[in-house]
Amino acid sequence: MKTPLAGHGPLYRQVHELIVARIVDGQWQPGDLLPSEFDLADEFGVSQGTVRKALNTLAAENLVVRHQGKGTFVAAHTPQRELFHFFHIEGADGARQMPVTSRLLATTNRRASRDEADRLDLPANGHVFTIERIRDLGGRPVIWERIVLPARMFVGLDQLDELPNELYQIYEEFFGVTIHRAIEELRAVAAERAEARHLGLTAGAPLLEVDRLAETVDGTPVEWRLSRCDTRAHHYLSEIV
Amino acid sequence: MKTPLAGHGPLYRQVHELIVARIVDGQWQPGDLLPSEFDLADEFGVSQGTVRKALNTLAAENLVVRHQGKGTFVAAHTPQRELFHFFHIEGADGARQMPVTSRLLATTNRRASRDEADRLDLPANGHVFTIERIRDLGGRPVIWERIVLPARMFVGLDQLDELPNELYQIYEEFFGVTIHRAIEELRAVAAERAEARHLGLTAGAPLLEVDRLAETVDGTPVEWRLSRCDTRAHHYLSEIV
DNA sequence: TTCAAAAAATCTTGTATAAGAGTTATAAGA
DNA sequence: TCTTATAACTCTTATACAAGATTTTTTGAA
Repeated sequence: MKTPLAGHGPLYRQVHELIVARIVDGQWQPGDLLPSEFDLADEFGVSQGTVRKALNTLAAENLVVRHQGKGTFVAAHTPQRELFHFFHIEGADGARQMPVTSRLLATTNRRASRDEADRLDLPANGHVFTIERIRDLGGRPVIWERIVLPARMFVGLDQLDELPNELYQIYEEFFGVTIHRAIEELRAVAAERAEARHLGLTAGAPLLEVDRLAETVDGTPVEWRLSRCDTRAHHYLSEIV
Repeated sequence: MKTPLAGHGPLYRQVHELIVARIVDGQWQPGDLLPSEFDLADEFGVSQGTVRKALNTLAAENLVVRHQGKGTFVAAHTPQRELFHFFHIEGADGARQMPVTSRLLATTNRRASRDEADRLDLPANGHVFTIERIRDLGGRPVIWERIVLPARMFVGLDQLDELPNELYQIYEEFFGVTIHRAIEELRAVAAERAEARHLGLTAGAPLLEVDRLAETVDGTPVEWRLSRCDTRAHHYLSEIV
């Protein structure tokens, strides 16, 4: 099936954007095998090298995964990848292999607050699901977090029996929502009484607050996650190259 | 001049490593113009495309900067680049264009503490220069920081009349020390009396501590920078893709 | 004859070469 | 100042081979 390119700019960019569009509009799902370079080149009427350049760019952006001999797959979330890629808290010795478990405190299904609507680009009467839980690292409570999700994109989430520790695979498989990028703002705040109690601290103790907004490929904000972390024995790692 | 490749693995990787080695051992200095793709291909006895792949990888690693029509240059620090790339504190409205200025509190030239020697891989009797200062953002004190540098790599630093706000260009131009990568560990801590006073806070107020170790291309740790930031009106930004 | 294992063939990405055209940047000359 | 020439990267195409994975075919044993 031929799909001649009709856009502007370098061909490899047009191929890149066309592939992104197919991923975004659901024609290719996470984990799907894309056609081979040769087949895509034939379909788009460009050289194999041009397709390869587009695919290599997509791979650099973590939108696809390429395996020699197997093919090119739309990137998909796994719990391991989420922990490795999206979780930046580690122990004092750089340990990132400690068990991360979660204890659910509460869930709600309610109208969004003004802040929530603002952060998630919801209409004023929009609904959200919220999840409040404690994350234990190596068996100890380290993080209190509240996750806010647009209800219309996660229909049925409140009826799931169990929520796993890592949620991004669930968003993807059950709701077709794939997290692609997260912006985090970090601050030091004083612990409030409720979270202090959960984390074994006194009110007023310093906590590292991580305010995350997670987006899909097309930039739609789909998760607001506020985490408050006890950094007595852990820290947030950031690498700048 | 011909320099046939003599290593193992893909040719583009060998070219990459040979170029890195020349940068590390000072044959090519920050800001230097590298030979053209065509000339390098001739020197190493590989195709231009192979050189290109190596250079593109180097560019992706921020070791070189490529300009069409001009050439490929060894990356060099500027104050603007340091602020843009290595400085992650921004205002509540996402502002990163606010003036960043510094007020020097103290400098020392002394024997390294055990922690300092450990962090900077110094011998037990190694000497360090330290710089303690306050950084003002938009005219307000926001960050207290202490910078620890191995004295043997920064001979004469303590005799400079003025230290600019951004130091990495100075490290590079005066001492031949180029910062390539920084690892930062972030924690929330309670303000101690001295830094609280400088930042206009009360002792015990939560501060965001950024513990940075900066390294050169070959992995040598050359700067330990401990910053304590008032995050009432600012935050540390981190993006995950 | 059937089934399982091994070998061969095929597919697909990764590496490499070669060449040409286009675009951008700069310097020199009119 | 404008135009032209030169330098150098960027984009594109084509081709070939290596390496890894999967599928198909062949062979041998039960």
